[in-house]
Amino acid sequence: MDKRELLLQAATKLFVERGFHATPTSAISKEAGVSAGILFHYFKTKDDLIVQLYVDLKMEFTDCVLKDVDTLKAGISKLRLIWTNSWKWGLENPKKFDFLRQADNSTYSEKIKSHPDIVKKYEWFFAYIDTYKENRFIKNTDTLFIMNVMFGLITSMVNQLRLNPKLENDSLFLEQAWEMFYNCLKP
Amino acid sequence: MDKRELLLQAATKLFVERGFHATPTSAISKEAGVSAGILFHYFKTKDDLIVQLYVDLKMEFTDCVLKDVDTLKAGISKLRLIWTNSWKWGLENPKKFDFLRQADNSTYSEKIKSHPDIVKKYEWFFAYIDTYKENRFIKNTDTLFIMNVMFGLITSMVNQLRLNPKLENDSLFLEQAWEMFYNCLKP
DNA sequence: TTTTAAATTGACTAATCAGTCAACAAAAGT
DNA sequence: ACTTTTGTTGACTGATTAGTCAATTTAAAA
Repeated sequence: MDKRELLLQAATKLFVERGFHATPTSAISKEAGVSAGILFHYFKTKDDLIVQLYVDLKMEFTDCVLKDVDTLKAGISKLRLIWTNSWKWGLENPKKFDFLRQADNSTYSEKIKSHPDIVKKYEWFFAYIDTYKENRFIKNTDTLFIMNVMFGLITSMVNQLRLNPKLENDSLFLEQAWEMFYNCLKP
Repeated sequence: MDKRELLLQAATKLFVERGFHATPTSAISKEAGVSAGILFHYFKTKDDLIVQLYVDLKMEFTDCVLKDVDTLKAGISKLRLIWTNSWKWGLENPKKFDFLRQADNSTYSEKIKSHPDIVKKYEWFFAYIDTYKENRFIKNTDTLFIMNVMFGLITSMVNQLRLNPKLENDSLFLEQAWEMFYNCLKP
């Protein structure tokens, strides 16, 4: 298997379990089952590995969030699909989701803001939100604020479903949670 | 001045600026203007310092959040005061707020969950939310979920006001933001 | 004043860590 | 077959780090 991928997987696991501060590169290569030196073949520095992993996962998440969204006609159902896609990805990829949470709230969040791929994806997402605002599906307030609020609510949703997995099939709870999400955003 | 306090202040600043992983104890004592050894007089280990700082700040925040709340009669105005107190504290104490965000999303969040003071404060807050549910001021859903959602929305609010400080005095925006907060929680 | 306890220093150490490198292996190209 | 490039190893190193400690100062108690 691709050793770069093995390293990224191992890094995700260890960073979430122990934090950036307590995860030496030696532990990462050991967990990945590769030699210590190879890490620096694929990544210039430890920081470089973290940033690449961060960008990779952010792209994976946003890609998944927008999955099948274009198959639906414009409307609130699109927003609901984005909502569902988001928390489902969080449940299916707990380690990756936790890594993103940790990185988003660390000093690394600054370091990826100017990354071309990230900038592009965000512009795309911004345009999406803007059309929603124009169509009066959501509040006409700052786009970044809206995005922030959305991700915050989705994170709470993932936390809640993790603590109580049964709720994932509890349509009453799902309706209530969606109501909270949409009531918050609607004009 | 109290050297323990100096160390905690320096630690808050550096952890936010550089992260846990890139802040050696030597840098903390240097920033605090004290000798390297004294840190280990007040704190058993570096981890102990982080946990104590984390608990201290969490207590300070929750204390401030509930400030003057008891002077108001029961009702939505109480909830609004909690909301205002929260984001105002975040604006007035940016470093502390950022530390809490970072710590809440790191491995340290697990380490303080069983701390007696924290447990007590949370029980108090939980009881508060429960009475709100009983009085039909907010949705009747899991209390922890509600708390999570509240803090998430407050974090977004602080971010937004930081990027655009003028909004703090923009009553139109404040009403809109409060509307988002309350619409999300109301039954 | 004398004695005891607590605070503070900074040089020191043992351990750890990020990153290097020479050697070797595998794959790809010619 | 032969050459070149790329991937891989693991021992090694220089720098850094958390934490110690004997010595000194400051404060408190008797």
